[in-house]
Amino acid sequence: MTEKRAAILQILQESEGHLPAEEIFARARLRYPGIVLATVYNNLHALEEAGLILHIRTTDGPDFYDKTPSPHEHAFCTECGRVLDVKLGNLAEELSERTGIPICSYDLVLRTVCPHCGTQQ
Amino acid sequence: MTEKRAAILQILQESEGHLPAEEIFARARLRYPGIVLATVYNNLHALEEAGLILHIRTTDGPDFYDKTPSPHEHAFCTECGRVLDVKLGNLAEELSERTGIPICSYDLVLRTVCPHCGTQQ
DNA sequence: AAAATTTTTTAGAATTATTCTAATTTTTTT
DNA sequence: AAAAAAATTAGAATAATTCTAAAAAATTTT
Repeated sequence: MTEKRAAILQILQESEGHLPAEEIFARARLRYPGIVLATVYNNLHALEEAGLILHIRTTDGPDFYDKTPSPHEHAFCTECGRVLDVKLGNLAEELSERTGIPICSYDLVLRTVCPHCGTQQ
Repeated sequence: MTEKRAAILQILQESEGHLPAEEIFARARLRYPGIVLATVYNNLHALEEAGLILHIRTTDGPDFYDKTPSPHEHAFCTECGRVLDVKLGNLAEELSERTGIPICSYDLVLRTVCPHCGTQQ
């Protein structure tokens, strides 16, 4: 584990939990002003490969990287952009039954109004 | 409805059902060699707005446009790239119950091995 | 420890998908 | 036909990510 790779992991682990690559890059630059975005992507891929972080793809914006490596879903607050972790278990089998075709994998992008935003109404 | 907008709708309606913008562009160019990609996007947005087609976002590739305008899910074949329509109904309420937070909307990207590819094994 | 090999990092170009802008053309309304 | 609105074009701009090739750093082998 190189110094920069460890730093990128640490940035994520000390974060709220979910950051896009650009934000990780911004935070990494505070410690390594010369670091380049490609290095961030390289290391995020390596960390993902190693099972230390999760790579979350969305349908409407940049990917997020998640410090919690065990599979779970994400709900994006439509008001403030916060990302909430959500437990649903693996739905592949259930989705296979309900659709009638074999579902190998899936991505579920949830949208919510988070408690912080919802209670302010 | 302008001539080009009608042509774009027709391309989609005469297709297998789901096409990415680039493919619609390619087919539109056969009839209108000077047409430009921005015109295709403009018209797809207008047709979507009018409720005549569906705009499908994915987590790992270009968006698709769907000739069937009533909401449904899509399963992408990991072998051949085909897109299958899938009926699941609106899961928002069920997902709200199961997650414990209000789910306003969601995108579900399913991956399958379609019958054509699966039976060849 | 020196040499060789592998991995990482950098810089910047390339790619992909989409949107935006501003000028022009076409269509519709008056 | 004139005026107003909408659509189209060309091309630049943007956003996110990947790729490439060279340089630097780290690791392994001798």
